[in-house]
Amino acid sequence: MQQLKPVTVPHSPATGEGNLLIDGLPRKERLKLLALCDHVELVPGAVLCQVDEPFDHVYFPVIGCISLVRSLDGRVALDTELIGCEGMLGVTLVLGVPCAPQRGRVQSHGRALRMPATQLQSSLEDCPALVLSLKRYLFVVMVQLSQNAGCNRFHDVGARLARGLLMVQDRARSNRFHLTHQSIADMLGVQRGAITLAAGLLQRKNVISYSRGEITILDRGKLVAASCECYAARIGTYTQILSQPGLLRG
Amino acid sequence: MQQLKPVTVPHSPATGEGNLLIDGLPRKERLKLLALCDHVELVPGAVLCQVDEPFDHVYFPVIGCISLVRSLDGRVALDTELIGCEGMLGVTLVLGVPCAPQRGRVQSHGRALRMPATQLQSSLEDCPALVLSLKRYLFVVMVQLSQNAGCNRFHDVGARLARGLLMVQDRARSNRFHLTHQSIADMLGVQRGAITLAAGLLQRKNVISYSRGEITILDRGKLVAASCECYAARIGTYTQILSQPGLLRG
DNA sequence: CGGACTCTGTGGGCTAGCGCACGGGAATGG
DNA sequence: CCATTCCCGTGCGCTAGCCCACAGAGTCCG
Repeated sequence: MQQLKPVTVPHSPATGEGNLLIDGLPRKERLKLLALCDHVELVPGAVLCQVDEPFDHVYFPVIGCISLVRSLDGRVALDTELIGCEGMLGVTLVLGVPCAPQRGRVQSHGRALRMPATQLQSSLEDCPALVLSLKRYLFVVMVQLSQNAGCNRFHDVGARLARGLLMVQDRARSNRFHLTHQSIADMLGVQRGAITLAAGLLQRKNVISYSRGEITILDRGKLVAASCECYAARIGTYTQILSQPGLLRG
Repeated sequence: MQQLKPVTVPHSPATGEGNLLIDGLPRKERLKLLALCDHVELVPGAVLCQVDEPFDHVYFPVIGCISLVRSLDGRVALDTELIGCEGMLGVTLVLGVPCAPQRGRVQSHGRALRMPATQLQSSLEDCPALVLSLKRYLFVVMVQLSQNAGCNRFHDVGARLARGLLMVQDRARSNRFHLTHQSIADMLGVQRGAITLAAGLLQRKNVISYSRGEITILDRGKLVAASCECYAARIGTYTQILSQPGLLRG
């Protein structure tokens, strides 16, 4: 588990903190939680939780993203979920299990609100709106885990690359971010060479451009067209579950 | 959604009903829930819930199993989770979302306790032990979803076939069960021909035998040896989370 | 007893992606 | 300024598994 540098951030009460789970809470609960948080910088490669070990902190990303990594046979690995400003690392604490189901690793540089896990656990007892939000988010995560499983099985590298780039872009909140071919390959569970090939194709079509890990999305529309249905499906799931309280029951 | 025939079953208070989630409850809650259940036969192919549609019933399998199926592009499909006597179909109701995250389809013949979804929802409010169990089980499901994703990505058909057979055998509670090459192929998301090949190999080694869908496990030890680490990992997750209350907090 | 259907065996062409290895250019740091 | 490290391009042999098609054998039913 890595130490992350605290950062100071200008408070902006009008636009919110930048994490949707936090910003969606009623004012009273939100302020209570924020008092327990500090801001930290997300440094790519930093490991924030280890599988089967208790969380020491939970993280609400604002910019950038964290991957949940499943490793097999001690060697190969695969990202099963990408956590950004729409979610959090440590949501499974709402299930009462203190241990992390997977390794959590910072994928793309940014910033997050951090809270000690014990504080979150006690907050769950007197923040009903928080519990409600986390449960909804957990449902979304479950849907996406299985969506991801299918995508990894059936869709080719090109389409999955496009989907991955879109997902990182959304969470970076910028059309420019840092991500090497190797880290994308680890995300998708493929060879680095396969990414070089597929990314080169996108570059030649002027969809993206990159140099030494600095990726710029030039034409988001084309990227969506190149991606598999899974990207659109993910967006659909978010909007359906997280923004229609009528569908849900506490 | 299919109509399943009710069946009558000799009540056996000593050994329990046969579903671990139910049997693990304190007597009072258990009896209360059982009063809301009836027994139904699980008929292979029956669809018990549709993605994005509300559950009408939840199912606690006793014998046999139910698959959670993720279909993509309207054509191909993949099983992401296998539900047997260790779990239930509809556990996501504990998250307050009434809709099913995936299609639920009976995979192997058997029997289940069935309860109307609305009854479960109201039971959650005054059965704390039930909520605790379901949350733990949900955690296990999440771990396995990601384990499965990795397995489908990296392990070859032979190993996954062996894992799948072991999982079905455990839930069938018998070393003999019905499962055609085609349905195994759908489970693993591969071609039928690939299963015929891999299963033929196992048959020639006297690990299994089968004829027209009737599969018999001859040598469970060899089957475990042929399977990938994922089978052992699954068992490990179950025992770790579901049988060590000390690890957990409500 | 014959027809329809289901399940399994087989085979052959084909392609995506693996595994590995090498080289070159860009940054970084002493 | 040089050495090292990181990142990207490329190439090539290889294999697993896809896709499609057909045939035989068991089963069920009229």
